[in-house]
Amino acid sequence: MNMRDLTGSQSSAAGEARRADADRLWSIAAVERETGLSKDTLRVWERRYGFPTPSRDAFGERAYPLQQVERLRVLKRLLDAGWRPGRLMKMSAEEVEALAQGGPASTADTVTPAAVQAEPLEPFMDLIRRHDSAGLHRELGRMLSRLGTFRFVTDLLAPLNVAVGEAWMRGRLEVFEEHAYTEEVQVVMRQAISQIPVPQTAARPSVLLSTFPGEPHGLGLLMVEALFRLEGCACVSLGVQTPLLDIVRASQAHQADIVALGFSGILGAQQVLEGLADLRARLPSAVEVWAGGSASVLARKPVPGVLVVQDLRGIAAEVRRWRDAGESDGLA
Amino acid sequence: MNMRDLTGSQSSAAGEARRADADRLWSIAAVERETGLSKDTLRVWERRYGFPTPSRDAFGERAYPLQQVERLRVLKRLLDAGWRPGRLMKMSAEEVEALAQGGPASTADTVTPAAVQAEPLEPFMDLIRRHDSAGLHRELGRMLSRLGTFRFVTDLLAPLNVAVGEAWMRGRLEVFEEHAYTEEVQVVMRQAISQIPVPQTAARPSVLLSTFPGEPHGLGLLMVEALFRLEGCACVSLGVQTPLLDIVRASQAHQADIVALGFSGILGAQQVLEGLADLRARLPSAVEVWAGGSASVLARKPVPGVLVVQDLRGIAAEVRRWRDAGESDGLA
DNA sequence: GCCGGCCGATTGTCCAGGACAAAATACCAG
DNA sequence: CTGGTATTTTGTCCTGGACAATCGGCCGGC
Repeated sequence: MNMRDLTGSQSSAAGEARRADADRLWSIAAVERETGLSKDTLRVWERRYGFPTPSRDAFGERAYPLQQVERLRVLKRLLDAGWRPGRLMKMSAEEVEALAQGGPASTADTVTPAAVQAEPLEPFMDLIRRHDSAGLHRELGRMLSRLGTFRFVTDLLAPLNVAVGEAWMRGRLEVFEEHAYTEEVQVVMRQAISQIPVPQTAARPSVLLSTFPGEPHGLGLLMVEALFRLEGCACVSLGVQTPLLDIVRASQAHQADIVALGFSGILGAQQVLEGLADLRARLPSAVEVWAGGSASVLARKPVPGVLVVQDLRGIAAEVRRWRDAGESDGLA
Repeated sequence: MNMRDLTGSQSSAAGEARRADADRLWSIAAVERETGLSKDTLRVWERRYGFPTPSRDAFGERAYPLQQVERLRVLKRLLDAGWRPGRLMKMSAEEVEALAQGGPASTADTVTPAAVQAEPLEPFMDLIRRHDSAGLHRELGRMLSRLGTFRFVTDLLAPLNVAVGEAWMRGRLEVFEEHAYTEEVQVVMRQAISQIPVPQTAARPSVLLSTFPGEPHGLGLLMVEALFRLEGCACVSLGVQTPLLDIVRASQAHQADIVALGFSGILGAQQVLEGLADLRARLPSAVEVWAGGSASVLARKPVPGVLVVQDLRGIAAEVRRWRDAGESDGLA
């Protein structure tokens, strides 16, 4: 690339253009979008901990410098990794930086899942880190062919998703790297699903898939859809973030036997439990509600009338259970 | 379906269970998620217009009955269709209902796009309304084969998306129906993209695709990706809702020549313009920023240094322009 | 007659500072 | 150690005020 004059068609001096780059200030709404921290949280942190310390614009509104936005991004990540703000705010910038670089996951439960490392993950993590989208696509496609859809999902993608999530929490992966990874996996998963022969008309059970508002993670949904289809179920996915009332209506419109929800751990515990209870109450009891994903609340607090599917491998058995129960009996 | 006892394992009387269904109250956060109206807006409406009128729970916090949540959903839709709250709030419930059912799009510009109705859309709208996902999938696949990817995107999907959006605004389509439609189109589009032969290594220009935070509509992105690939460009998509700073980093990591953003009209005018200007300032000027989609701001207010691609058909020409310019020259 | 700029009304977002529920942690008895 | 209770931490919700951004209508010039 040649070095063109950085000056845009607006500003006259190159110096100005460079200033505009770094010195541009962020509104509180922009910081909320960029960091995922709510406006309320940003304001209360300022009051309580003395950070962040935005300047004010001509109208008295908060104006955050880039440096603080980036620090807030780091803090948000550490928060998601199990740290608490009070502790982090007392630390020096260096200590936080050290944590951000590679510290352990605080008090978080770093569960090493079973002894069986199903498939080696490092080659894939490498491709992600090297931004080799094409290579990642190729290798995922190869593994799909080699393992078959079922084992591809259960033995490769499931642990790989965990590894990617953990790498992000440890600062080993950028947000955009995780986005690119998700996109590539999605492509391969859709291909895998399209290769599964469609069942006869009116196959049962018919499954409706989605996530709650605020839950943007749709990979799990695709993986589950594949497994359902492998069992010969009829699937309709609404994609991600469907309002509760619309999930109810969709389940009527599509005459769903099962409504399957995915949870990644982004949503708060109360939000998950209340949402599931609410959905449960609004659906006829003949329609089953299944919930799965990496959200730890699901394991801790069972919701009456909602089936929690901890292990992807358990789906086949549960579908069999549903069919044995005579196609219409609710959960015990 | 047999009529099982509605009683869950929690409540003891059937009557209670039925009450729990309809009488369950919604917190302000839940209403925000369900309707898309911000907490601030909900509170200020209550203050100004006397609607909604939530009761209070034991802690003095707002508790919205289902009926008001549903009315708020209708109001939000009418708002998106171009109505203003002050006018709507003065109307009786019946008048609003009449509008919601099938009124015209207020003062909104119902642009009948050109005279050429590229492909008949009604068959597809029918399939959507009848919740025939399988049929929709089949017919879309058929049209893809018949028209080829380019015409499928430009002549069918583009107008169909507009029609679906308009049908939603007029209350002819539910949110979940639009979700199901989007999902089905996505499947077909991914299939279409996977059929385009991948160019040689290091094809130029290399294009990075995404949307801003708050912009969840990803169909346009897929359509644009297909057109870029047809032109032999190297594409990397980050999916939807990537933070600004991550778009910048991704463009470095992937050595993007062009960053392409999609806008559906959900984001506010200022958010779009400021975001584009910001991104522009943070990217080296050798990297071009392209913006497209149905957001009307793009047409009204040009952002210096950002190429607005109004028509999908214009992409090919712009790629040619880029190549002719010697692979590295910025926008004039 | 139609387009473009100005002005007043409308409307969403921002602010302050207080309160408190929910979650996490510390403490303590068995 | 284990399980339950007290205490701290932390995010969300509250009120009521202010004002920037946007919209609609008005007017004047081409």
